[in-house]
Amino acid sequence: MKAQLHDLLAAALDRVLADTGADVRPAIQLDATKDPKFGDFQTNLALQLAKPLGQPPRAVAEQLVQALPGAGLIAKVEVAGPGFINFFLNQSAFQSVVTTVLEQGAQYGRDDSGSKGRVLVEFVSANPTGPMHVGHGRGAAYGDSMATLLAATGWTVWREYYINDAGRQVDVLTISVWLRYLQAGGERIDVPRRGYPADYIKRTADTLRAAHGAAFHKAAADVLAGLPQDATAPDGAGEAEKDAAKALQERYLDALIERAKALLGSDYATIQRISLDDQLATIRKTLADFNVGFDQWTSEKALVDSGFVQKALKRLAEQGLTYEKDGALWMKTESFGDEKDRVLVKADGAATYYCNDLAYHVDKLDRGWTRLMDVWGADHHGYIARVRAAIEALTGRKDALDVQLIQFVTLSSGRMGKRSGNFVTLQDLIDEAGTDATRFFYLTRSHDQHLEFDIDLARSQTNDNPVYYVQYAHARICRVFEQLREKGGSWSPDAAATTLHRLDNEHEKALLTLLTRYPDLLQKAAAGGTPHSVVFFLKDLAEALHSYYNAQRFLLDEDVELQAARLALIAATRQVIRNGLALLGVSAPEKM
RNA sequence: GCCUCUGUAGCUCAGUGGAUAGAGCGACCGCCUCCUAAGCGGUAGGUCGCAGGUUCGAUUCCUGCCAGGGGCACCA
Repeated sequence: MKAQLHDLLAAALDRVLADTGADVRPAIQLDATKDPKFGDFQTNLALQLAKPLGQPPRAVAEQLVQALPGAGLIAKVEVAGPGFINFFLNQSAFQSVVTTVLEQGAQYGRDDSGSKGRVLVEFVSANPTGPMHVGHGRGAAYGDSMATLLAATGWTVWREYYINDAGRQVDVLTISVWLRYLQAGGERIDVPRRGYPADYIKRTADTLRAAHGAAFHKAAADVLAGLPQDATAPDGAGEAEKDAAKALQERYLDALIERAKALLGSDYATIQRISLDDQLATIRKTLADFNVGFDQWTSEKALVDSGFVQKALKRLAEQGLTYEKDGALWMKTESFGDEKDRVLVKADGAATYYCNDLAYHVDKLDRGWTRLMDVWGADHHGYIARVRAAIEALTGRKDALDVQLIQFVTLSSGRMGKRSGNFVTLQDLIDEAGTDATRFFYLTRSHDQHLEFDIDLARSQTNDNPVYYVQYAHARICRVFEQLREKGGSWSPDAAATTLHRLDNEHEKALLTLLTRYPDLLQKAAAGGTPHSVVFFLKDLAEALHSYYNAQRFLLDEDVELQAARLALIAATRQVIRNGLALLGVSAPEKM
């Protein structure tokens, strides 16, 4: 519809330019109007042309209108305000969208061709050292909906979770679980201050005991023999003192890890594997409850063990992009736009997280994914340049990486204000508020906006909760059709197709307009990485439906033709609500 | 100091190079003998952080400033 109008306007522009001999060619901007009194579409073309043509904008507008080719699409054209041209289209152009929606059903607005390209969306990738928190939830909701949106707009999509099961954090997890296990076995031994103290570690320790009994038991005295005390900073300590204490605590933790490895031998790996598996099982359950699925879970450890990381390092070295300094191996990321060079292998011989991650990104490209969308927390912002640098160095495809940063989530609770102190897991949130409300709520804000998550609002099972507003519109439509059946009435889309000219009041017009905009909305949301615009669209659509519902009746025994037309309209509306909610991973219940 | 996100109604937030800047919540007034009132209609509420610049036109783009979040590791 818009493309058709665009062509007509372009023809008019050609004629006016030919008549005046002007040597300009402004891009045509044709926009949907905000207010119906300005018609359906507007253009500012005359305002742009006024200066180069040396004529008042309204005069230019009149010329353009005169030059417009005749077409059945346009009902009326007006020159308005300072020189806008407003187009009023024939209603039939809008009415026909109902037929289109009903014919295409779940496909309406979608492009499942997969022909735009291959994109791998990596998201969540929460460390397997504890349960997912509310921040991860936002990334999960965003990443999953973005992947769905991309798949619905012509992309071939792969969803991936990168498991950070290598590195020191895994040892910290292992030691934390083991010490809890020893505590449960009656040993008097404290969890180190820089370890993971939370209750979920205790549960993992219980899992360990359930599987292996007392097999890993050691006496506290043997564990601690010869180790220093876990340091503390005194009350009122300055920054320097705190930092010093922190460093000592880290060293104590390292010493404990070494001791555990020495005492346990091959059992250490068993404890580690069980600890990781247990944490990962918790994460998988939460994601399943959250209606988020992945095509692949990639293990960092497996990537290292396969030798792929070493191969990547070798490739970098061969290109002369690495060097040694202070006992560490560095990469020349600065020459690729990073602010400084980065360490790949630490002086102690361990690879950095960056080193493995670099290899992982190359692996993703090697597997044939030409676009990599990474969904990260905003705190990783400084990390983008070095990953991009590595990708450019090893593949030359510096534009392949598309990072979406998700701003932070703060929790609040109604009028109680912030509760920053509490650790609230995503699982808690889902259990209390439900998946639909939680996912919807996460996506009611632009991802580059800080999100204040009002727990009480998401939890409220009644009026205030925005997800119900949309779901209720869907349920109401379902109920109308149920009533129709109860009354013994019938309705079919085919028969309704010839009645659509009866849709002419303002409520119907508003719904028709929204339905026509849906496909374009999906394209924009996918291209701009803005799934929240789908949420706002659905709220608008639900609002139009509720308003219509209160103003008009749909079951009209006295006017069969009008009834058929209205039922067709709300059936199409129901379809688009369903399609939109599906993109967000939210259900469309038939009853509430 | 540098990088980055943000500043819009009492609160939480949409939005746009255009005509009178919107929604939800909160406040106030109405609407169920009738398809679900988890709804609808209406009223009140704004120097779009501040100051310059570009433009026919700036809340939107540019620059500077002010304020807040996040980041600037041989952590992950």
